[in-house]
Order: sequence, then C-alpha cells, then structure tokens
Amino acid sequence: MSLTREKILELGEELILKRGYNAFSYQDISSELGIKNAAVHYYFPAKENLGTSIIKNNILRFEEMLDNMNTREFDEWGQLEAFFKFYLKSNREDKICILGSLGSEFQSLSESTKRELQKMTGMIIEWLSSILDKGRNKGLFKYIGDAKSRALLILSCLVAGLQLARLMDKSDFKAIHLQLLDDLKP
Amino acid sequence: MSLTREKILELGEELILKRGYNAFSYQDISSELGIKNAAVHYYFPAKENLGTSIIKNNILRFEEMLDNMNTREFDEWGQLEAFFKFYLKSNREDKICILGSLGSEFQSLSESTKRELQKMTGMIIEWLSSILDKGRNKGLFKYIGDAKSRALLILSCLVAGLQLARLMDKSDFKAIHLQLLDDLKP
DNA sequence: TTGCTTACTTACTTACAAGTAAGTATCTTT
DNA sequence: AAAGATACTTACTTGTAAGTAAGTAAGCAA
Repeated sequence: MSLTREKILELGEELILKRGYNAFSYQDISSELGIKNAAVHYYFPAKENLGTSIIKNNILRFEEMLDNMNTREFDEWGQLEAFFKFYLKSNREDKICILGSLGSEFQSLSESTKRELQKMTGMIIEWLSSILDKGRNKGLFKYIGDAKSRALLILSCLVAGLQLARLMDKSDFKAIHLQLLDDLKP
Repeated sequence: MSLTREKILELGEELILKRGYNAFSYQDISSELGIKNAAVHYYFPAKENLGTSIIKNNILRFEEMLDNMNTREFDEWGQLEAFFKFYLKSNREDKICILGSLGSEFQSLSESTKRELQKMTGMIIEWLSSILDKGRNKGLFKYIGDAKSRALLILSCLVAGLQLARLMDKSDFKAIHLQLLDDLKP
C-alpha cells in the first residue's frame, strides 16, 4: 500500500469531518501534502472515488473495532462505552461524525458514495440494535421500546451531539453523553 | 419588501436543507427563478449575506411560533408537539434541519453566519430547556437529569434523526419521534 | 421635467475546482 | 539489457463560482 495514498485518505477524511465534503478541494490536499494536484487524481481519479474510499476505510475500522471487542470479550456496557469513546475523541478534536457530515450533504453526493454511506450506517444501526437487545435481555440496560428505535435514538444523539457541541460549547457533548448513559442504567 | 428577494431567500433555504450550503451556487437560484446571476448579488452581495439572512429569517419564524403558542396558551406538551411537528414536516419533504445542515459545514462558514447560527441554536436550546423544566415541575414530563442536558439530547435526536432518516428510511424518523415522546411520559 | 431610487440586465473579470494527456524517473521483472 | 509497472510531475483544458462595473427601464417625488 502506498504511503501517499494513505495520507490522502487521512487528510481527506479530516477535511470532511472539519469542513464538509463540498468545502474542500484536491488543491487543499495536494498543497498540504506537498504534492501536485494530479498526484491526488492518480490515486483517486474523481472526487467521488476519494469520498467512497474514505467511507470504505471507515467501514474497515468499524469492523476491526468489532473484532477487537469480540476477542477481548467485552460485555455490552464495554462495547457501548468503546463506541462512545470514539465520539468523545471526535468531540475533543472539533470533528464531527462522518455519518452526519456526509448525511447533511447527501443529495449532492454521487450514487456510489451514497450507497457506501448507507451501507456503513446500516451496519452501525444493526450492531447497536443487537447489543442494546442483548444487553437488555441480560438486565444490563433498561429502556422503553424496541432495540432498533433505541439504537436510532442513541446514534442520532451522538451524531448531532457533535454538531451542536462544536457549534455551541464543547462541554455540551459531555452532557449528552452522560444523559445517554444514565438513561440506559437499570 | 421585494417578492424577488423573498423568493431568493426561500429557494436558498431549500437548497441548504436539501443539498447543503457549499453545494449550491447563485446560478442554481437565478436559473430557477428566471433572473440573472447579478440580480441575486443585488439583494445579497456575497453568499455569506444570503446565508446569514436565511438564518435571521428562521429566527423570526421561530419567534413567531413562540408568540403564537403563547397567545393560544399551549401547555408544555402542546408546545413540544408543535416543535416536533416542524421536524415531521421536514422529514416528509426530504429536508434536514438548518442547524444540522449548517452545523456540519460550520468551519467553512463566514464569521457572521457562524454567529447567527450560534444565536439561533442558543435560542432554541434555551426555549426547549425552559419548557422541559416547567413541564416537569407541573408533572407533565418525566426525565432524569437537568433540563438543559435533556434539551440538548432531544434536539440532537431531532437534528440527526432527519439526517439518518433521509439517508436510510423515512420511517426511521417516526420511530425516533415516538421514542422521544414515550421517554418523556410520566 | 429633472433628478433620484428601485430593480434589475449586460457584460465582464478573477479565481479556482475538476479532470486529463503526455512525459519522466525509478524500480522491478523477464 | 529491454520492457513493463509504479509513482508521480508538467502543462494544459474546461467549466463554473463569485463577484463587479456600468448601463437601463420604470416609477415617484420635488
């Protein structure tokens, strides 16, 4: 794997999370990395290829996180906290979540980028639903309604929590985070 | 007040809510309205003026909604439902909320647009906190924690609920909406 | 009736974003 | 040693976004 390619992916992701997909250009990437515009096109012929690859990368990292939690035998609280930790880090770094960033510009994305984003969102919701379901069955969590609705609600809180906290006050995310935890406690 | 100016504001808002601030141009507006590019610049010299004016307009409409609810003496449930109704309508129209749309591209906005967005968000959170507080004191609502944290959590659910529902399935927003209501019932 | 304001249009500039075609240096394989 | 393949650069094209300067037609006001 090429180091330059990885740097482009990393910086592209950072730009999406900080400024938004339509607010950055290949020039932003090439000048920051000290390469030429065409070098970015060499790895990602069109911007939609870069966008789609960044999501695929996120899917891979999500799957790695799940594998890691499985091998280390995290219980449902542990898994939820690991997931939350990811958002707490984003909050510290003034980044939002990729679902919220690309979701807000959804209609302006290419079909392949849209599909990849839907795939990733679907995976997260499914995983979150399953651990909420298992955790409640074990008596670890308490909540009203079905697991999928609760997963949608919690994920929404995290996604827009980052957006609102970046806009208003970083500490607002901590408040949301604590409320989410308290609400789930039996 | 000019009709053209109002049409530009309306269409500009729709474009922000459907595609995103950085994904539309003055050309999109002028061609749709059958006017020239420069006519849009006549009312809004720079794009940031348009962005800021759209938010100011939203603040006005929010204040009108509050006035209306006050004169009609809505109780706290009624006020909350009126607010939710706004989001349900956006969901039907495949629009997201202006807070989430501009919030996701926050770092790319001009200082005046940022300030206006912060003002609007602050007003909404303050209002939501106050009715959650009053409603709980009257025994209408039940929730854990302080009113402001609860307001942040509920607003986050609405904001990202629209984003996720547009991305995945429109009916997902209904699920989130019902959960929010159930969670507040005493 | 002259002049001022409003609401635009015409015609342009500047800049930048996206993308491409062709060339080149280096390493790698046959 | 010749022929790819890899990883770029040089130099360009095309399109579009943002913005502006100057002009104009219509209405209204003194």
